Amino acid sequence: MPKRAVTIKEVAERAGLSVTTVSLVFNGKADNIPYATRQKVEQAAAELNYQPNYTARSLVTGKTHTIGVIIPDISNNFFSGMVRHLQTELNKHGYDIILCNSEEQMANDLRYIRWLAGRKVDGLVLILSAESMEEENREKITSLLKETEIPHIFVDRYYHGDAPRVSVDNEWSGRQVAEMLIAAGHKNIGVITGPMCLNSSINRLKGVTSVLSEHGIDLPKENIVYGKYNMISGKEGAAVLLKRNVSVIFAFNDMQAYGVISYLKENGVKIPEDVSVVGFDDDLFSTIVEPKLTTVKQPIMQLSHEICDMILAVVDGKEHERHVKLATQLILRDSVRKLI
Amino acid sequence: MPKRAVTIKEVAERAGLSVTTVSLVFNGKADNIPYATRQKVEQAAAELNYQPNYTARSLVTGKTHTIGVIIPDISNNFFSGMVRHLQTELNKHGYDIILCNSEEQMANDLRYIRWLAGRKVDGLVLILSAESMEEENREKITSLLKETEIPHIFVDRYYHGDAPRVSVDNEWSGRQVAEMLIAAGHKNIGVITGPMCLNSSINRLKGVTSVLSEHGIDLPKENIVYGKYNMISGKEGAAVLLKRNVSVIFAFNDMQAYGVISYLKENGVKIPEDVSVVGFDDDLFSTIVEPKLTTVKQPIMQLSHEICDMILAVVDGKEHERHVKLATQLILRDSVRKLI
DNA sequence: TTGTACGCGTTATCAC
DNA sequence: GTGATAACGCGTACAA
Repeated sequence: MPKRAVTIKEVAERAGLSVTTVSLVFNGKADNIPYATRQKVEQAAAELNYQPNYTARSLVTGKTHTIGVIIPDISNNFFSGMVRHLQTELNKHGYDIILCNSEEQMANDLRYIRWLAGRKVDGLVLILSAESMEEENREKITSLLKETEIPHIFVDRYYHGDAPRVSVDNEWSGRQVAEMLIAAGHKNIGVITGPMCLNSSINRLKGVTSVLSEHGIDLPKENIVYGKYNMISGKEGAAVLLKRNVSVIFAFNDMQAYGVISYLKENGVKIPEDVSVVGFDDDLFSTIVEPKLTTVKQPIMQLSHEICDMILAVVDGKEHERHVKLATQLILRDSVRKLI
Repeated sequence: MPKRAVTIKEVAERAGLSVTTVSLVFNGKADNIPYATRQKVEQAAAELNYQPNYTARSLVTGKTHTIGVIIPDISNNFFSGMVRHLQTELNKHGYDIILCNSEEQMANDLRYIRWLAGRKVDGLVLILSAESMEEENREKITSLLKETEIPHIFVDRYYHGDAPRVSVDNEWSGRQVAEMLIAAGHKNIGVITGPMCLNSSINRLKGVTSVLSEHGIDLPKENIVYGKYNMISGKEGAAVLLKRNVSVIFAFNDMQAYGVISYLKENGVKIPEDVSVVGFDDDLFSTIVEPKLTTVKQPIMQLSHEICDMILAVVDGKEHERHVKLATQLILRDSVRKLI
């Protein structure tokens, strides 16, 4: 904090008015104040270069106009893209964000929730660690959230229940991919999931299996590799699935898909001639990798927009949809071979 | 803000003590307070689930323990990696960060600096837009900074002068690349720069030209393409340099390099057989792209560490190095051909 | 239309 | 060792 900030009192003195009047002008409640007076205030403020002290203001209004954002890791492209647009949108509404990276650890989630409660943030946007999303840990998180009483919404990852949330329609997305694959003649399909405590993995898988069974196609357990959302997992999954002679590998995120591609190339497997690959996210690099990756595009801007709307509604105690589920877009590129 | 927060007053009543005593205990100034009393306080606080109100505390202490971070765009991997570690480090010291994306626009830089001044952040970490770094705009930024009196440091991009800053040794890095290239027998070298108002571009180029002239090698003006740090620029640069028959293209960041690679492949130019490529940053994808990209690794964790140290020193008014310049690391992979 | 007085939750100063 | 009391800067009834 600068040592000597200009206070509203000084502005008032300079303008030859009371603090009340000046305050009213600054808060847009100057309907009953003559134009001349208002101008005096503006001028005095400009001359002194007055900046209202938000800390003091927050203390009396009880609002900090700050949203806490807890995410696993901002260096993940999906999260950083989201945070970027969210920050810009929230700023338009006069809010700013305090960013916290949990590094996928529940201990950090808990720590940051408490921390942000002390910071008196008006609301919380939560993408908690996979660890926190495990059913056995649910109680720890929800009870803390209830205790702190901070309005909050879940994004992308959520618990079953009524809590407000914004996500993508993962089951539908899984269905889209499966249908495209079947239409292309694929029957022996391999899947690499993310952590199965995340609804993204659960529902993408559900979508895939539904469609397959609707078409009378079997998805043997051995064709499902349970992994994590990273490259290593993609490589490991590819190693397993290659032995299963699958004609296509559906990785549940693009990082995994890159791992798959690397592994296949290293082992002389041609894509898509020998094995096809599908990803999820539509990361920037998916247009650069060879072959260009067929994947599912997450509507990041729209997500950010919905998150912004919802958290503000929750903070203001307004009516709002409790569960927003957004459509994704299947992006057809060059990594899937048509067998028929 | 939760409607009814537990105040220190209630804790004091519960413990049968004065507010002063309770406050002393919470602030670690309880040297002269008997253990029994301290325990009473702790217990009362625990029972009531007391959380100190930072807003109120800030008002009287004049410190918010918050650092404002202004960057062009968090969805850029270099910035997001930096912010991630910076946030984690600062948190260890009891600070949090307010994140602002300027979207590479000076108007936003100015707006956010004012904004954060009102938020009374203790310090500012600045990676300003390229626009703000242009010499003609320098005055606008620096005068505002002086006016607000917020302690601040520049990161990666800076003005000439005394202001505290953390960056990488770009000239030295440029030299490393040029020497490696010459050792590999390259003589007709093409370069794609970033915005020439950024020291990163200026100094990388300076490093390259120095080494070349030391070796009596010419770098014709036509072999230098002035671009931006993105993929499009890489493609455009590649188109130009291809006509110059260069044996290698040194792109000043990895995104450009990806653009170069795309363009070359699209035009049937083999890498590195026909043309070699070098990047800068060591983005994650550089190990996945084909061929694997030879590039210069930015020491992101170390950068974050230095930024953390410096901003805290500046905030506390402590002695510190004014200009920290970190070494980079040349990562040799598969995109450069040895001609000799 | 404008001014007075009080409270927001804390910490800091000075008595006791 | 502990406890009143006064700030910190601002918003807002209430009074004038």
